[in-house]
Amino acid sequence: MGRSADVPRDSATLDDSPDADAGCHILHVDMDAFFVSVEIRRDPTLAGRPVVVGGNVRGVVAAASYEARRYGIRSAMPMSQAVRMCRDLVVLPPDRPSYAAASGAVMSILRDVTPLVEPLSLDEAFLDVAGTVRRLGSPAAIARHVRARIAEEQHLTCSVGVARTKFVAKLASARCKPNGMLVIPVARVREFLDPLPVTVLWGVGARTAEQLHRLGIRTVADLAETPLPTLHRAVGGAVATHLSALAHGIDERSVQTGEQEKSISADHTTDTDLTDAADVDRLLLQLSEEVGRRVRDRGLVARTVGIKIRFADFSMVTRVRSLPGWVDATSAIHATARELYAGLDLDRPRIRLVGVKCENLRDGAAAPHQLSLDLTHATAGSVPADSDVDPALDRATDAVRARFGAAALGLGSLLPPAAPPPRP
DNA sequence: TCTGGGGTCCTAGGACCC
DNA sequence: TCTGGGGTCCTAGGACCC
Repeated sequence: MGRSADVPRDSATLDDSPDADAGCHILHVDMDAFFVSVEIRRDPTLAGRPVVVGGNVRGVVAAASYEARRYGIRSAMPMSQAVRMCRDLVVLPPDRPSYAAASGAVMSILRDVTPLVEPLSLDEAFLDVAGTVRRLGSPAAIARHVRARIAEEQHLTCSVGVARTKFVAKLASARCKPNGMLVIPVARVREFLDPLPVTVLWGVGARTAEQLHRLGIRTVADLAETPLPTLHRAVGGAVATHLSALAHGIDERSVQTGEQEKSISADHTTDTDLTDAADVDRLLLQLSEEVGRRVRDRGLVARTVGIKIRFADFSMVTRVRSLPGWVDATSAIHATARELYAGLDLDRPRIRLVGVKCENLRDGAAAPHQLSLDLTHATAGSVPADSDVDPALDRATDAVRARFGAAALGLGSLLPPAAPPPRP
């Protein structure tokens, strides 16, 4: 990849002793500039150039190559700003299916090492290797093994943090990027954490950082010395307890495999603001199709449907409704979504984002009673069985989309409505 | 500078039941 | 006539993460 000159260290610990990784059974594997790296693997002529993957006119940067980062370009930066910062920037549209496929290949390598893999997103995962040490060697050796296999088989680089706890492993991987490895020995956790700014802690975003700075808390050491009641008043109970524990190096969370998702949603920011209710409704239908298909793909049903509307001034409203029965049909999701939208009773709105969400999910096989069509108002206890029409229609559209891609039907619904039939 | 899309979790208030 | 406390569910909004 010609990147070796940038790599500060391929393997390092805070400690030179051979058993520095004793007890460090958590690995955090984090792919380097993942979306961009997948694009460069597909088109090697992009290597060494400033490249970002990101959305459309009103999009933000989803991933930036290290060359692009030299210009100050970062993830989540508005695309318009990124383009201004680097005239030669290569901007690629996101190709989620490719990233998902690459992610699946990487996760399968990780699962070869241990079944205790917890993916956090497409490009990172925790591993618990406590039970793997006898087979593959010390945690540091396992980390080297993982990095080598991903490099050889997937031609992608990653960074690995090795520690006793999840959050320290995650901080470690962040501090050896790109293409590095860092072990934090158990006895030296506090020494590693103390000088770090509080903003690196999981759960400290812009707002919480502001509250902490107001108290004069800037480093993890400052945080560790702050009495819990003081913290509680500043940031609320749950966050205070969580942060105080982390600052002391305590994190009891174990690696969780196979968690079922709690919600499935889709939203879309339009290139120009929507002002016409019919346009909003077409988008609600498209998003309902998308969400419904993903709910059905997983064999789930939902009891709660919600919408999200973001206005031109960036203010946002959400509405959810819990239904008397379980749904997975596009028609039922859309009917609920459009009623929630109508209930907002907006006067001449300017809308930039529309979202649809299903939550309260459960296994469809365990929930025989499903609502469909416009029966979402039926009272509990008189829930009708599936109509014959909806499942057949959904199966047909799901099949077309599976074969020809999501755009085959989804975008069609955003086109102007078809002309009415010539005769009644 | 002008702010994506996918999620998780927390808080707070109100309804409702016992 | 006025007033309990606990538990659960629902809803809206917001912080946060990648």
